[in-house]
Amino acid sequence: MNVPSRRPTIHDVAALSRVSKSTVSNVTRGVGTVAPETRDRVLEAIRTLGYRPNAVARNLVQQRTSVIGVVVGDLANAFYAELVKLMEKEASLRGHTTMICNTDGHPDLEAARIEALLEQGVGGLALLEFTGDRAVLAQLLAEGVPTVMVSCWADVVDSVAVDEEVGYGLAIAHLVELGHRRIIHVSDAMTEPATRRSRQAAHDRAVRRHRLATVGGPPPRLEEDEPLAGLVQAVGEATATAVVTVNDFTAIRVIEGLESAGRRVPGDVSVVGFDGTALGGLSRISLTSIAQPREELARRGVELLFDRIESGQPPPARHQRLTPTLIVRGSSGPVEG
Amino acid sequence: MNVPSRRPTIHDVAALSRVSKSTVSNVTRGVGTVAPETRDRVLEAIRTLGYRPNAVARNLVQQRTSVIGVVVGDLANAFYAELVKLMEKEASLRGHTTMICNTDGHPDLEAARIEALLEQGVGGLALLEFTGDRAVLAQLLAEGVPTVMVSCWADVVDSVAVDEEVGYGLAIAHLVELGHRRIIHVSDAMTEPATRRSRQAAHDRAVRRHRLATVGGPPPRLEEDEPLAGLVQAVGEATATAVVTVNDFTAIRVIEGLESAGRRVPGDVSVVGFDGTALGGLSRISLTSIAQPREELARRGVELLFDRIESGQPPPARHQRLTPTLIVRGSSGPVEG
DNA sequence: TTGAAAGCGCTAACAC
DNA sequence: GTGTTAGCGCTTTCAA
Repeated sequence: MNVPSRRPTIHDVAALSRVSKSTVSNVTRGVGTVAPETRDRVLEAIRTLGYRPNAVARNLVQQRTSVIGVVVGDLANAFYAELVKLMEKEASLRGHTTMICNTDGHPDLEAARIEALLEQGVGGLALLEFTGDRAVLAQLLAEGVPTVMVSCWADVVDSVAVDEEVGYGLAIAHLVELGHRRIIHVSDAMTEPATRRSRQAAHDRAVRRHRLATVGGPPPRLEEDEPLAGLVQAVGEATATAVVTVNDFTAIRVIEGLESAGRRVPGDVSVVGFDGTALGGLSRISLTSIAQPREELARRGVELLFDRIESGQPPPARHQRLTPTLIVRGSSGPVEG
Repeated sequence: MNVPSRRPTIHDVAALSRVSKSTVSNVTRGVGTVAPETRDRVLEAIRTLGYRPNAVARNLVQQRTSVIGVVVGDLANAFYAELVKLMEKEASLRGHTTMICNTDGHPDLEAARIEALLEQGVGGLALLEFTGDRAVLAQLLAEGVPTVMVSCWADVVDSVAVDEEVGYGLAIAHLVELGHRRIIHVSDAMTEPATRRSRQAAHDRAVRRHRLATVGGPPPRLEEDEPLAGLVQAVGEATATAVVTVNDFTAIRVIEGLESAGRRVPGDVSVVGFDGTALGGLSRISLTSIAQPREELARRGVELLFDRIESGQPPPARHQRLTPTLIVRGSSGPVEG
C-alpha cells in the first residue's frame, strides 16, 4: 500500500526531472521558452508523480484567484437555479470555479456570505438578488471588488436585467386585448424589495398608459394566507379580472390559491407570470409569462464581470437592459360575463 | 477620493497597533494569551483599517481550506437544487464555503470539474451524482480526499442515500392495492447510470415479491420521443396500467407525454414518481411520489463529510440508508375496466 | 505575554 | 534555455 503522505509539489517534480522549479512552472503554464526534451522530461515527471498545481499557492502569489462568487436568494426557485447553472457554466468556460451562496433573502446572511467570499479572495462577485443595505454595496465599491448584478439592478454597480417597462407593457397589452380592464399586481415576500418595487411600478405605469383604473387598496403581497384571501375576494367581486405577478413562482401559488378557493383560471381570472421558467411550460400549468432571456442574462453578466476583473477599471458602472418576450399560454383568456 | 491601493494585511495591522504579526494573528484567531489592552489596540487597528484576514494565505500555510466542493448533475432539477441549497447551508453553519459545479451529467465535464476543485484545494467533496468512471473515484481514494456521496451510492466511499428497496416496495404495494398488475418502470437519460440501474432493480424485485408478471421488453428510458411512444402504446394495449419512474422530473414528463397522446392520468394509467419534490405537490400536478428526506440527506451527508475531514481517518467507508415515505396524491388511482 | 524566524507552494523578475 | 532569488500573507514553533 503506497499511500502518499502528501500531495507532490512543484519541488518534487523539479527534483525528479532534474530542472528548477521555474522551468516546471514554465511548462505547466505553457509560457517562456523550454527545450522540447526538457519539457518532455518535466511532463513525464508530472505524470508519474500525479502532480497537480496548487491553486491556493498560485492565487496567493498572483494576488488574485480564479474563483468568482455568486450570491443567490433562493436556489429552490427554478428561475435562479437555472440562472446559477448557466453562470457557473460560463465561468468555468473561462477557467474559473464558482462559489455559490444562498441567502434565503436574509440581509444578515447575505452580508455574512459576501464577507466570507471576500475572505476567500474571490476575483469578482455576481449578485442575483440583493436584499441588503447599501452599506455593503458601498463597501464593495470602495474596496474595488469587481461586482455585477444579474436580473437585479443598482445604479452604482454593473447591472444586467430585463427591461421591465417592456415586459409589463407586453403583459398589460395582452390582457387589455383580451378585454381585461381591472388588472392587479401581486408580489411575494421572498422577492427582494428593489425588484418588487420596480416591477410594481412598471406594472402601474403600463396600466396608466392604457388608461385603466388602478385597482384600489395597497398592492397585495403573497406572504401568508391572508393577502391571498384578499385577492380571492377581489376576484370574487370582479374588482380584478386579471393578475400579473412579480415572478412565476408567485404566479403558480396564486393559481393554486385561487383554484382551491373555487375560482377558475383563466375562466374567472387570468394570471400572467414573470420569468418564463420551464415549469410554466408544463401543459398542466400552462402559464402565460413574461420571459426573461436566461442564457443571455447569464452570458452578459459573466462578460461584464470578467471585463471588470480583467481591465481592473474603476466605475462608472455599465448597465444593460435586455428585452423580454411574452409567452402566451393557457392561464390567460378573454374576460367573461 | 481615498482609494486603497490594496487590501490591508496583517502586517499593516501589526504596524498600526505596534505589536508583532504573531500577536495580531493570535487576536484574530482568538487563541493564546494576549493582554486585554493589547487586544483592544489590535481590534481598534483592525477596525480603522478595515482589515479582513486573507483566507488564501491562511489556507496555504495550514495546508487545508475551509471550502468544500459539491458536484451536481443538473441544478435545474428541483430535487438537486434543493439538496444543494440545504448542503450549502449546513456547510456554512460549519464555517465553510461551498464551491458548486454542474456537470450536466457529462463524465468528461465531471472529471474536469473535480480536478478543478482539487486544484482549488477543497477540503472535501460531496458528489450528488456520479456518472464518471471508477478511475476518478479510485484516484480520490488513493489521494485520501474526503469524499461523500449523497443521494447516490458507491461501496468504496461514504454514502448516504434513501433505501430504494423500501421506496419501491411502498410504491408497488400502493399500486397493487389499487388493483394494478402490470407496472412498468421508466427512467431517463439524465439520471446517472448507477442510480438508474439500482432503481430499476429495486422496482423489479418489488414487482417479483408481489408475484406480478414483469412487463415484457427492455425497460423504457425517456431519452427522445421514441421510448415515450413505446410507453404510450403499452398503455394503449393495457400492457401496463401503471408507471413508476426514476424521479419526479421524469414522472412529470411522462404525464405530459401520456396526456398529449390522449391517455388520461390516472384514468388510463397511474403514475408514481420518486423524490417528493415540491413541484409534485402543486395541485395541478398532484403527483404521487416516493419522497426522499431531503433535509436529512443533506445533514447526514455534510456530517459524514466533516467527520472524514476532521478525523483524517482513512476508509472503511460508512454507509447510511434513510427511509423514504410514500406521498399519495392524485396521479395514482384504481385500475379501470 | 510577546516577538523573531521559518516556511506553506508557487510565480515573476532577472541573472547566467 | 534555465536557474536563482525574493517574496505573496499568513500560521506556528520556539525564544525571550
